[in-house]
Parts: sequence; structure tokens; C-alpha cells
Amino acid sequence: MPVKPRKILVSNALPYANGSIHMGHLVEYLQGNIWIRFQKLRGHQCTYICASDVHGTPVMLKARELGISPEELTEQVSAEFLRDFSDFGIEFDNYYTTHSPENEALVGEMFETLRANGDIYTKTIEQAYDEKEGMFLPDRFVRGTCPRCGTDDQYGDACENCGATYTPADLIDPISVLSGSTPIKRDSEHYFFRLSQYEQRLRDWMQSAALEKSVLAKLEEWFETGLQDWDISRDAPYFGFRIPGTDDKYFYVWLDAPVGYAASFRNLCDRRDDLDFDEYWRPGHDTELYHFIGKDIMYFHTLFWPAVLQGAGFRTPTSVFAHGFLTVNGQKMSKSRGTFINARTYLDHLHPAHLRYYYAAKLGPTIEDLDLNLDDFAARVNSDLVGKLVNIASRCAGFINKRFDGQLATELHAPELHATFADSADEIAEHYERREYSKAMRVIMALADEANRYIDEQKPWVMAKDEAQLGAVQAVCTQGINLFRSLMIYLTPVIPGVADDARAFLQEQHWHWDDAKTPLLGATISQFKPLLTRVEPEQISNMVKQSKQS
RNA sequence: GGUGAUGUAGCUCAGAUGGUUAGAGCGGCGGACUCAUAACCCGCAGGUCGGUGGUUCAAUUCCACCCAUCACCA
Repeated sequence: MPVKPRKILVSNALPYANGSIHMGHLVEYLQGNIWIRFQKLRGHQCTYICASDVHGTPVMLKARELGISPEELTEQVSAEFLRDFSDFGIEFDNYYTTHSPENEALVGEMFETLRANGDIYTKTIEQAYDEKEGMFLPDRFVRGTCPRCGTDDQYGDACENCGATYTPADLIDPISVLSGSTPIKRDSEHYFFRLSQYEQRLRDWMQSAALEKSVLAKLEEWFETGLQDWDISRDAPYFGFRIPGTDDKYFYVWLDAPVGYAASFRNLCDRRDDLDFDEYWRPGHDTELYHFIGKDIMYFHTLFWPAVLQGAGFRTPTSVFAHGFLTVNGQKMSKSRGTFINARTYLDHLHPAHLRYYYAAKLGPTIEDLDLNLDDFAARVNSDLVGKLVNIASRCAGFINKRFDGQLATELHAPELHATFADSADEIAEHYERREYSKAMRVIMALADEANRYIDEQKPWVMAKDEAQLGAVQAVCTQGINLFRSLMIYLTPVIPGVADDARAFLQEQHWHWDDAKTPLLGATISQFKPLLTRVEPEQISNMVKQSKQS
């Protein structure tokens, strides 16, 4: 069934260049990556972009601490990110940085347009200032005693103990995290974006974007509180883009970060003749734009970002897909428990396909949190991937390799069974499309059960003892191999590396989603090699042990 | 504190616009098989669907309150 090719641009949230990629980040990138791979497998023109989010105070201070420039720091960190992503099979069409000329140009253009439209104004506000360091302090850089419950050493924006929210000025005995001195209050002129003027336009956008129910509930909550104008500037010293016409004012990192999506794409367009920036970023085209994000940054992506885009004469996202957070063994990731696991630590012990599959088996389109239960992880992956899926090929390949010189039969033994598998393609595709990966995995594994049952019923190992039945053995095993092949095609978005090996085993060059409908017959296949090994308990305990140490 | 979400078998999760015996996979137990990476196949046992009250002929499914967990509060 031919599907009309779509032109889709997808982004993952930009990882902040301060720290390493961990298992929590990977929920985000794997969710996006599976979707993108699915769209490409279906034959759509799909472009996948990302970048490092590099601006802001934390990066500036970290670079200072290391004695290098922010640019140097973020280049190092980006290189590390890219290695981690790549080793997990997450391959972007372009991975860039928000500290780029393209981004500065776009941010500048948007700002000027907004200002010309009257969406920008300035206002003097009072902020915590560290005299010793000579800089204004973000809320998180002031600590003190909670004014409500009296718990000491709390951040300047909220109390971890009682949950109160306040400003640094409310803290009792505040101190600067940087110098340990007591911050003073100082006036500064800031630039504001009139978000309050955008309520109706945002409501209209919300309707068209077909957001998830839980996302809409959150937005509704924010609308009820009333939209406040947004402070988009920060004082020097700051690592970011200077606001045109000022000496010491910079754009707040959250203004230029999402623009980084567009900038990364523009950078890619310069190298690709088949991509046109305006077709994807200006109104009036039938291209699609999606952002995969975590629920913690919904405010920026469902309010600020669409509002800024509209006001600046750009198109708005087709939709925004928000996911929940990761817990490990039912709890927040924790260094002391060894459940704060970095991507690299995982890779030192385990295969990326294991995690890709496990996340897929538990991911849905909602903002509910996802639990990585390490015992369940091992059991699930071993049972589904090794015991069921790979087993199908493993138990059939021996006969084909040894008895028939690697030659598949020219006809299926049970065409109607293959047709059943082919008929599931649309249902599985629908699940992928709606990001109901867990449902897709359930359908696929139910088919894998059917394939194993079929082989069990046919008993090729019994027939193989009778020369007269060799033809049937070949047909049954060819059937089994083809059932396996269909399932691997369906699973290509989830476990692309394993799918590549499976395709090589079948000696095929290329797979398209619809190839699952046409059996592979009469072909010669390679010697079967184990496509995936089981997760051993020791690998997990070693990974946890290493995570405790680092 | 306010708001939102979640709470279903040992584990991870489905599901029910209120109505006969609430489902799956894994784990456990029993059996069968030996092609397969101790994989696969058949069968069995497990749950008063977080708690209390209310609406109803009938609630686990609706409502209220409570408890627990998580998130957001720009």
C-alpha cells in the first residue's frame, strides 16, 4: 500500500552542554529516534536535527572552572555527546550547536521583528547580585534558609523540603554559591516578551496541534493562572548572544535554544540541495515540524516557542510530543544507589539494542514516567529478543544452512500464515505513528509467539530424519525464516543494528516497510551467527557498581 | 502550599463509555520436546482493580474525601 510521501522535520530536545548523557536522556533520544527511523523506513522524507545547547551561566562557570573558553568546553562536550548517541544508534541528519552564526542571525531576526511589532519592552527589575564576583546571580546560585519551613541550604527558587516557591530575596540568610558572600539587591534593565498578548493565538495553535490530553491539561492549568510576560535578557557576564544595540545585555539561553532547531536545519540546508529552509520554517507549506521533548520543558515549547515563532513570522510546530521521566527500580536515579547510569557506562557493559527494545516495550505517547526495573529489564530482553525473536531464525537457519546449502525454498509452506504477519503491518505502523511503541511491541511479540508455535507444530527436526520429507523441512524453515524477516523489518526502527545484521544474514541490500509483505524465496542466505546475546545478571551488577564509583 | 498525573496478580504493564468467571508477558509450579543462545510448546496457581464513604438495581470503572508516589509552579 503506497503511502503519500511526507516531508517531516523532527527535533530532539537540545542536550545542555554541562554533564554527560545518561539513561534518562536516552528515553528522549530513543523515543525520537525510533519515530524518525520508522518514518524513513516508510519512505517519507524525514530530517532529524539536534544540537548542543551551550549558552547560559552554568556553562560559562564550568568553563571558567576548567580554565578553558566556553567554546572549547562545549566542543569537547558535544564530541562526547555525539559518540554516545552514535553508539546507541541515534544518528542525526545534523548535530550542531546553538553558538553558531546561523543561530545568532535567526535570533537577531526574530528579535527585531518582535520588537518592530511591539512585542518587546524593557523594564527595570531588582535581582540578587554578587559583588565579589561582579555578576547577577540566577536563582539557583543563591542558597539560604526556606522562609516558610526553615530548612536551611535551599535553592533560591524553591524549597526541596516543603515545596514552597519564592524568589532569592525571600530566603533567610542568603549566600552566593559562587563566592559565599551575601548577595545584595541591584537594579537592572531587562527585555520582556509580551507573552500575555498571545493567549488566543496559543489556544488556536493548541487545537490544531492535536496535543496529548495530559499536555493539554497542563496548558489549561497555565492559561488559568494567566500568561506572564517573559524576561528574555540576562546581564553580562554571560555566555550567549549579545542583544543588538546593547553593550552588556544578552539573550537568555531559553530564547536562543529552540531557535537552535531552526539554525541546525539552516546549517544542514547549506549542504543539501534537496532541503529548502523556508519550506520548513515559513508559514504556508505542507511540511510537518515536530519536537520531541521532556515534560519538564513543556512550558518553553508549548507557550514561548509557538508564540515567538508566530510573532516573528515563522511557522509553528505541527505538534509537540512530550514524554515523562525515567525512574530506575521505581525510584529517582541516584548516584549512591548506582542507578545514575551514564550512557557510556551502560555501553561498557551492555548492548544498545537491549535498552532500545526495553524502552520501546514500555513507551507510550503520554507524559507518564517510565521505570527501568533492572531485573525486569534482563528478563524482558532475554525472553522477548533472544528467547522468542532471534530464536525463530536460530532454530530454522541450521536446517537451511546444513541440509540445503543455505538455499531457501521457492515457495512458502504456509502462505496464509505469512499473510497474517503482513496484515499486521498497518496496525503496527499505526502504533508507531502515534508513538504507542509498547503496543507495537506487544503485537510484534504476539506474532513471534505464533511463529514459534508454528515451528513447534511442524517439527522440522522430526521430518528431517526422513529423506522423503526433506522438501517439507526446507519449506517449513523457509517459512520460519520469512516470519522472522517480517518481524525484523517491523523492529528495524527499534533495533536497527540487529536488523542490519539480520538483513546481512539474509543477504539483502535494503529494507522498506512494505518488504515485510513480500516473502524472500529461492534466495541463498548466510551462515547464521547469534544476532544478540542474553543479558547476564553480572553485567548489570557490574554496571551498577561502576555507576556508584564514578 | 497550589495544580496536574499515577496507584490493577510476586515483577512490568493492558483494559473496562458502570453489568456474566478483570487480561497479557515475565517469574513460580507441573508436563512435553530436543531444531534452537537452559531457548521453544502445553497446562496450572496467583488479584475483595490504593483506602473510606456516596450515587446506583449494580462500581474496580462515576463523585467526594483520605493515603502513597511523581511532576510542574514560568
